[in-house]
Amino acid sequence: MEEVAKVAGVSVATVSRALRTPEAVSQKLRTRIEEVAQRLGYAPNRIAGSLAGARTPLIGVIVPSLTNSFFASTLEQMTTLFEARGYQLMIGQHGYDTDREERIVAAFASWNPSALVVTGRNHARGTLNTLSSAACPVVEMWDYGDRPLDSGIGFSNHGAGELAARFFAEQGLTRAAFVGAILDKDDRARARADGFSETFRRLTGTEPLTVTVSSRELGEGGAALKRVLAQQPDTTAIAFSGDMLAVGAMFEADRAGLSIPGDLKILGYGDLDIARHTNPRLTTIRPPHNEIGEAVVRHVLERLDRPDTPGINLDLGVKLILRETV
Amino acid sequence: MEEVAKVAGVSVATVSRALRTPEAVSQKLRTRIEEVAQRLGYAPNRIAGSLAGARTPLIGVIVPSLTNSFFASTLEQMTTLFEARGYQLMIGQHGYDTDREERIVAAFASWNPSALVVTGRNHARGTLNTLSSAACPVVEMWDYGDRPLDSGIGFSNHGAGELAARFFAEQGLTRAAFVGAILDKDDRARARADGFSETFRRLTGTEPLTVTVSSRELGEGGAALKRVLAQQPDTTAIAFSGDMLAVGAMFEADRAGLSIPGDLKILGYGDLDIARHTNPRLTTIRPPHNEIGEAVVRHVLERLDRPDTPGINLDLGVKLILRETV
DNA sequence: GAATATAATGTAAGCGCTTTCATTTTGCTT
DNA sequence: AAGCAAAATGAAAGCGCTTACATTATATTC
Repeated sequence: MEEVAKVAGVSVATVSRALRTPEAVSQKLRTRIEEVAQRLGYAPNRIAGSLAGARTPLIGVIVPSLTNSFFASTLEQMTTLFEARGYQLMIGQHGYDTDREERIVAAFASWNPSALVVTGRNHARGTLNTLSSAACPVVEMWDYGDRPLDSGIGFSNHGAGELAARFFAEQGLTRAAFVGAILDKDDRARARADGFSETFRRLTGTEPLTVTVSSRELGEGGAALKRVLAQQPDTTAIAFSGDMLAVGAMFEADRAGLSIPGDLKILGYGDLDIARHTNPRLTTIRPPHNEIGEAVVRHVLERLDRPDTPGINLDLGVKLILRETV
Repeated sequence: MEEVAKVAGVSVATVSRALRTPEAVSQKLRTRIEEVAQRLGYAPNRIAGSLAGARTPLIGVIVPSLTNSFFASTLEQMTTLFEARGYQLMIGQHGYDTDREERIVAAFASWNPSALVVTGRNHARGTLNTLSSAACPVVEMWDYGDRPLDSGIGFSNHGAGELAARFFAEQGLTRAAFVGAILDKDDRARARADGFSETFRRLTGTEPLTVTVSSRELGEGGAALKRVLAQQPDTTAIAFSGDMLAVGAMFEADRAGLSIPGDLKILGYGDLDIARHTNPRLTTIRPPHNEIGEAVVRHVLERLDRPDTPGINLDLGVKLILRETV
């Protein structure tokens, strides 16, 4: 920057202004400086800029997994939206490990970002500390509950489970099962499972079978179907905590000669693209993943533009997408 | 840090050393300083640290898309591996837009990261400039070719296309088609398409049909199948540039009453989890996605540990996974 | 115990910007 | 043309650390 200033015959302060706040510099100098910077291939050092300016154009976002397509799409959307406003996403991934989350949050906070976005409401002590003493907006996404740390934008997973159970109950289905993946680690899947069981029991007076599998992938869905049928042969409906599991079960049902929805009804969760294309098409519960990304960006931007904006707590709800498997 | 120093009764330099290079400080002071820092909840400011130290623990990685499961899994793997060594990934996503890539690369470079990892070999002029003047290792991943900018780790997509064509030709299949998504933007898919067409023509003397669809999603696979059959009704084999397209086509074939592989042979690309579970199971070409992530991390770490390590250019190759659709 | 080597600590100079405040220039008014 | 407000520019003080170098304490040798 010093060099640009020298060549352009101005002070570094003016160069900084010309680049940072062009409207504060005369037209003539602005163009001259820009031209020189261009010619010299000057690239500002953002680290120095951030140290001096006490703010970075960074937004830390922490998700459990990058390969989970919900988070991936939320992330992709947020990246694009924030980028348009000059912010850059700093993405972290902890694999459902709260200790790892704690370390990542601490690391992110030390870059003092413009905002911090984390997934879920359940965090380690240290994470809570770091987050609540962070000098920036903090939003907890993908979950709804009372009293967010600062802002919360998501939906009730427990509610999604209830919806599934109520739907089954209304159809007069009494022999049901819930299949969930890594319920011990994924709090959201756990909440859906609990919501389902509690509601189904309350509404039908019968206890649903719950089976847990070790991953969200297709193969486990097929395996789960076998286990459900082994443990409760007269099962007529299964709710899955993920569409991929449901699709895996459909493939398995196909192999086993079971007809869907005739012999067995299947309800997914996620409304992945594939749900619209299976034979028959998969009935599923749709979480508001696009809405979450948008709402997070909108809220963070608002907070950044007008720092006195208060935090919010949003429940974006889920939708039942009726197709052909129930 | 000043406060920690005051409370511990030492200079800030000592505090810095105690935290950064503990072995350079006496046992007694080290524990005292650590204890004070802990008690005061001191969190170092990484921005200041990086400015002073002239290097950041950041590794910039730029991919076309976060929702593409190959990149997502490479990214997830790299995150974990680098994290273990104290590096943090800075992830960028440009949606196959070279101008956007250029901006992101410039933005990333201005944080002067420890390394920069980009996807592919085809970049805008400005990207090339920034990358070649970057003061850190640069690796181009997911593609193979001669003369990488610095290091290259990937495989030949053209070769993957050739493999598919050769496989079809060996089976005596002469009426074939290639279905690719966004061939105008995705250079890797384009290379596979070209590799397929050239090789198929050379080997069988007949021109394969090529159809382009607008996304990598299932629905487009089904649509593509209809188009192929409309344009070339006697088609006996189709190679897809992605497994999801192939699965979409299988669903459509099912609806149309076509038997696979009897009436039509289908070859995917990607070896996604789903390929192992369809009925029949999908024959596909497997890119070395895990190997890429590992190799990139290993190489970058090596370069960082021993700065005189030269760049490399690795072709990790693809594998044909024989299953039941061809 | 003096002399010397070695380890531990402190001092202070930046790292490359941004921003406040002071100064100069410009554009209007009368 | 003088006078003033407003706009444009420059000087300089940091931002919170790291690290080269100087200094002091400690260990080792004879």
